[in-house]
Amino acid sequence: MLERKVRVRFAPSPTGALHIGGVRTALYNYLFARQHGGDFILRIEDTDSQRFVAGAEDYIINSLKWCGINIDEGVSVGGPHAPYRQSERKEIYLKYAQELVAKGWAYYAFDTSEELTAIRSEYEAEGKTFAYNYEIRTKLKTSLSLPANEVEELLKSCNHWVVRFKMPENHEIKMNDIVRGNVVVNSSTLDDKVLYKAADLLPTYHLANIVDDHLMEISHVIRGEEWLPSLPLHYMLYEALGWSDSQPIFAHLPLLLKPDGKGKLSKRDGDKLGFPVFPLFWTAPDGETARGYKEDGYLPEAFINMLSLLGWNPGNDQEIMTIEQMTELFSIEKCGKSGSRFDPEKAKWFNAQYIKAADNTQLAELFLPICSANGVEVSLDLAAKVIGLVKDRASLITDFWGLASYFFTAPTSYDDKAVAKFWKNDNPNAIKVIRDIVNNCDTIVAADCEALVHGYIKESGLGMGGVMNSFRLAIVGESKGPSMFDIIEILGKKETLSRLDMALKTL
RNA sequence: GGUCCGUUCGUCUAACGGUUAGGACGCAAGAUUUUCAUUCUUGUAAUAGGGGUUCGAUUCCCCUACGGACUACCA
Repeated sequence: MLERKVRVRFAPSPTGALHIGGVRTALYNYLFARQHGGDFILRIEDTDSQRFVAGAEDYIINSLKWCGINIDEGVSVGGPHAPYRQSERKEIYLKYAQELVAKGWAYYAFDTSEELTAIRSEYEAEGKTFAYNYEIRTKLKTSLSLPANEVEELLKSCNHWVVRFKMPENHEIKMNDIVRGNVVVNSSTLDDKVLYKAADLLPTYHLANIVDDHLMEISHVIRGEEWLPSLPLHYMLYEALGWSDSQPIFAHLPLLLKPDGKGKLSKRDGDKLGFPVFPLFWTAPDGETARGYKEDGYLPEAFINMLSLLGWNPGNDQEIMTIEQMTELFSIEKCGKSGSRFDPEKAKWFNAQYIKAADNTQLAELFLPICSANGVEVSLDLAAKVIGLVKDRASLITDFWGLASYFFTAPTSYDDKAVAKFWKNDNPNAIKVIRDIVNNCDTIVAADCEALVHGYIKESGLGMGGVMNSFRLAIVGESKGPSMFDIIEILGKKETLSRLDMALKTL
């Protein structure tokens, strides 16, 4: 048991974009697999034909790829247990459902959904809660209440029969979870879940999940806390199928909560919260769209780093970690038990740290498309130089344009407040002198130019702040940005003179 | 309503039953700076409440409160 090879799976259902909670679950599974030299498997749980959304599977795969979460086995890469899409495994499940019925662990039920909702509302009207369980299963149309020949008949004639698990009465189900510890539930509080439905010849999540985890030799199930209430059923299914000995070890992760504190983060939150909940931009089949971290200007490494710390931490004060370091330090035992509220501000801070540390040319590659979108074609070399000067001011890749557009296009207007504050007294005259200094240079070299200009300002007795800010105003259009001399070195003599002339003329 | 899970600064979190309850984000102040940032320094702020157990509880147990998940022929 201890020697079992680590095999974990991420098993989303393709009902839409993958939100950041799902990405975190995938990440933890991935880190755990890497750390133990195990396999990370992607299985698509598409047993609900009603909720299937076209494009969702590709979206999931692309998202994992962007995040640097590599799939060892599963949908999109294949493997020894193919297929990994449950809809393509549909013929596997029926025999297990039948086996459970034969062993007395399950039974056939013939109620229609309409009949059941009717009974439910009857119960509700009386203030009671309806549960399909040991008390009621012999009173409804099931293979437990009907004579054998009638059951045979119904199985042939009725196309909507289902197999339900026969949850035993008053049985203490003792479970163990790496995050939660020991949990005990009395089976009488549980209901008889549907395991298989004849209507579409597909199993429900519970059966498919247990069968596939068994067949795919999954060693650890790391999933969200929303599954904890069905863990007793899953334990019982392993027992009923005779697989308890090879049952995976479970870990239920706390949920990611909305920043406003109301409930768990969900796909439907889209970007209504003011920040993306999806890794990539998403376009639903109906045309609805939602923002993504990538398009909002996040670096995948920062995104993953930020997510990793929501519900886990290495136990020391280290916050900035590569995925390799996370792999080394990760442990499920150190995962918290309570839900984490996502903080968009801290996410930005992480990204700013990664931008500062990133290679200028790599950042420039991400910046070029943004320049094009703004109608400016820039060389990679120039973009990299500019980014080198402004990246300390950026939190997102998308900040670069606002921070650096003046390198590519001359200002068309000047910031009023800055004009009022600096473009007065002798400063405009000083700009004329600076213009001459620039004009006398063959090419602009930042350090040389700085020596000349600073020399002049000191000599003239004018204030450094006033002159330099007037200079900045003329070149940039407002009062912000890196060293003036670095800016004009990149701009070049001709452009610098033209901007000075323009400012002298218009201001 | 029922079942289960949880609760340390506003947020993410650390703390063999013994710490001035630590770090980070945010916020505030200061330093540096030609501007805006960056950077650095400092400050701000927490053990939900009540009972136990113990020489001693953030830590163990119980109750209450609050929060969350689940309660489908969805996953």
